[in-house]
Amino acid sequence: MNEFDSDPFELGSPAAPSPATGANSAAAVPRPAFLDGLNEGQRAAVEALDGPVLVLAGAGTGKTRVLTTRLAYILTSRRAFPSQILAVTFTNKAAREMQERIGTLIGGAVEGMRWLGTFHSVGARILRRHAELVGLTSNFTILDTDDQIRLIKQLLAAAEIDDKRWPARVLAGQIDRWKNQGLTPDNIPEGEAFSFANGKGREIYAAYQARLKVLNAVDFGDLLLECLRLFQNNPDVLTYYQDRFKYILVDEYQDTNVAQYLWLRLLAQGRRNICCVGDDDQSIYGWRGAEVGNILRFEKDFPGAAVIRLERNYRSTPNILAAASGLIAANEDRLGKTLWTDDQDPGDPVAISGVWDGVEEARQIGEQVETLQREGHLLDDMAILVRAGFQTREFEERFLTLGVPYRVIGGPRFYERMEIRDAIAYLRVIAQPNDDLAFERIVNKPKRGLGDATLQTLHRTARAEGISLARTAETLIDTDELTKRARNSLAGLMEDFRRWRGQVDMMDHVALTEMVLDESGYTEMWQKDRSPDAPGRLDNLKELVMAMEAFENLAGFLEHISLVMENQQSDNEDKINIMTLHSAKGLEFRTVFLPGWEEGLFPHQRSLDESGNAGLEEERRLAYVGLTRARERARIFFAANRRVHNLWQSALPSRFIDEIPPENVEIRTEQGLYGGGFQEGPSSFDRDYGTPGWQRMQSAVKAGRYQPRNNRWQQYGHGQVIDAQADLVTTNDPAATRFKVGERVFHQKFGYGAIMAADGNKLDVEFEKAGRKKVIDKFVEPA
DNA sequence: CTCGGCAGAATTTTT
DNA sequence: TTCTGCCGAG
Repeated sequence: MNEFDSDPFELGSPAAPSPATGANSAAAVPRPAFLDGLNEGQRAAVEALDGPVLVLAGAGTGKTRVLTTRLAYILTSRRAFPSQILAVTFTNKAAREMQERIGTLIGGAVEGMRWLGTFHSVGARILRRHAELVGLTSNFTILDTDDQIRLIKQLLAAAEIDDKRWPARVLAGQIDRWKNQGLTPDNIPEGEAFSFANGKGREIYAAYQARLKVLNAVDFGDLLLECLRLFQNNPDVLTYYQDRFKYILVDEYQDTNVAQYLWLRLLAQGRRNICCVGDDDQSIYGWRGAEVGNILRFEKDFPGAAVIRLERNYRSTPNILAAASGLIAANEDRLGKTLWTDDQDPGDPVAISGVWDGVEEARQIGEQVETLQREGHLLDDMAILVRAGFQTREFEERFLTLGVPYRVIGGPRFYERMEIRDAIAYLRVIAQPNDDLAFERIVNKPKRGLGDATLQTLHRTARAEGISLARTAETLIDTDELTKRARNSLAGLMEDFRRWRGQVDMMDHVALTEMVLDESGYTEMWQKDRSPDAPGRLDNLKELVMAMEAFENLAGFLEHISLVMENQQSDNEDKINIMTLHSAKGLEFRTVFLPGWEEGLFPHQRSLDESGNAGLEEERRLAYVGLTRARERARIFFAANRRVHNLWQSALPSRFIDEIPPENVEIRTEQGLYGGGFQEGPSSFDRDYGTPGWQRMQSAVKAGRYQPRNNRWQQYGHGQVIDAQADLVTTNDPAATRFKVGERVFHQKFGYGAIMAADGNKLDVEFEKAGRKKVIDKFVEPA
């Protein structure tokens, strides 16, 4: 068989227990203590070791505990070596956590769990071992989004496609989606193939794949897709892994995409000991290709599968649980679970506050945070969960002025910062001279007089010769193709790289990196830079160097950064957490603030536009995830007005607010806010914004004719539907005068014109001189 | 080749 | 409002 079969680390460390050879020897092992304290469902999920198992685990029902306990149980009952268990998660954090918790259960770290990781890291691991079989070598590079886009941009240019009309990032996204669905260029559905650049999408995709092979590189999607191809074309390899993985465990199964699903199904067909844990109500990554369908068809793919429901919630108060359950019940497309709790104290109702604008929202939340803090709560126990990244700003500003320490989780990632990527590009070129994308990135950083012209020549020659840019550079140094200046500069750079490469085995990679950053002039470039963010960038570079110390060598470090694009900020200070709802999945807090529950923002307009009802349901699941993060207190806010990119938008309260059962809710909006006479509110506010959303809800609640679900626009309508929609419309200022179609207006830049159409604050104006333009009403005045 | 100015776009979620 | 990317001038 192949060489991979005789891998020395195949069968775990010598200290590992020998696996049981027969069913009876498992019984001989004493029942481990960690099985005590599990409830009935949990125990069933842990002990059902033979055959396929699907665990439907609601929020807060001990999902992770089941998964880790099951894994620990497999190990201590000696059914498998650590190296014979495949355990996949979506995030590195989840993988790490599982690793740690197993260690705690078993007592001491587990050696040899090398198949515990994210789908992507496991895929990469497999792919590296068999790289030649898919046309790569084992030191292939893993490209990130930025590299992908730049590569695609080049291909678009080569194909003479206008990347203004057909942006590279769009195609990159499309290719990603194709890969998530397990689609190679030759089996893209006809319709989709033509959706980009009049049918060139498929061609570019194919060219992109070809280019990746030349670069000896893969992108994220390939880590799974190429793995699939490997398995399909090499039955012996597949059989090997099917045989090896005695047990397969999958976390967050509801988030798997088609490619991951196929991958799992292939691997599980051998031993059929696959256990998937998930919650269809927490499926929030549909936009990224996740297929809730995977969870629904599990029983079909694995006939005789045990399906275990975990419905007992250990996290939230009855009020919060009821609120969340009531909300999610509005979704039609779900397996359906009923969470329950033994807790006798109903806890605080979910507080709902309406505020004037985003600033006020931040002010109130800040106040409540301080109050809780005075009552003895830790900031660490509180979180603000927002729908979209830009919402964090308002809170950061507020906490900054209040002097309340906060941390933003998620946000721009360390390894995605420009200076870090540049530094890494240097290292990549050292590790792999043929890494064209990295080479291109740093060839003129710092400025070396190697600009566009030089690069074009390099590219042209490289393509003609079929070799990499770096090798082309070496040849061109000895010709007259380039200007003397460029030639000298390039020669110097290549010489530098040669020297650095010679040091790889001689010196430690941390010192090497410092040397490279220094000798290349990269550090100096930032030192000379006068822009305000330059010092921060230098700090980041230092941090990078420090981070490298945790790795054995350069290759190990490079692998890490391509697969672990997360921020792991470790600080022990007591801080309030600010993050998006997506990144809050899996976490819990005593108190959760949920701002921005407004139509358009949450549910997000784009979700509705792009995915219709499915999009709405996913947004609702997101709301459900948000609520169920709270242990003791959940507080929802919505603002009547919000400034987004310097435009004022007004909005209705989110429909999700209406969907929470009124008996679990407490309305906290001050009297008068919507009644009239709000000090800053323009007069139109009362008339236009006072009525539909808020009062509809309030009166509905009061009158007891509360009916969540289904199209309430009509239900409470009485012709208000139109009013309500007018409210959704954006205005740059709530007080702004609205224009009428046909009205003559004047614009500073375009001159006089007539309004042809009006859509909220957006006007379609036929200007006498400038022609027809779309303008914001703020910029025109009545003529 | 570099720099500066200008126009236009962008704002969801991420392995 | 801020960032990016393009274009033209030096």
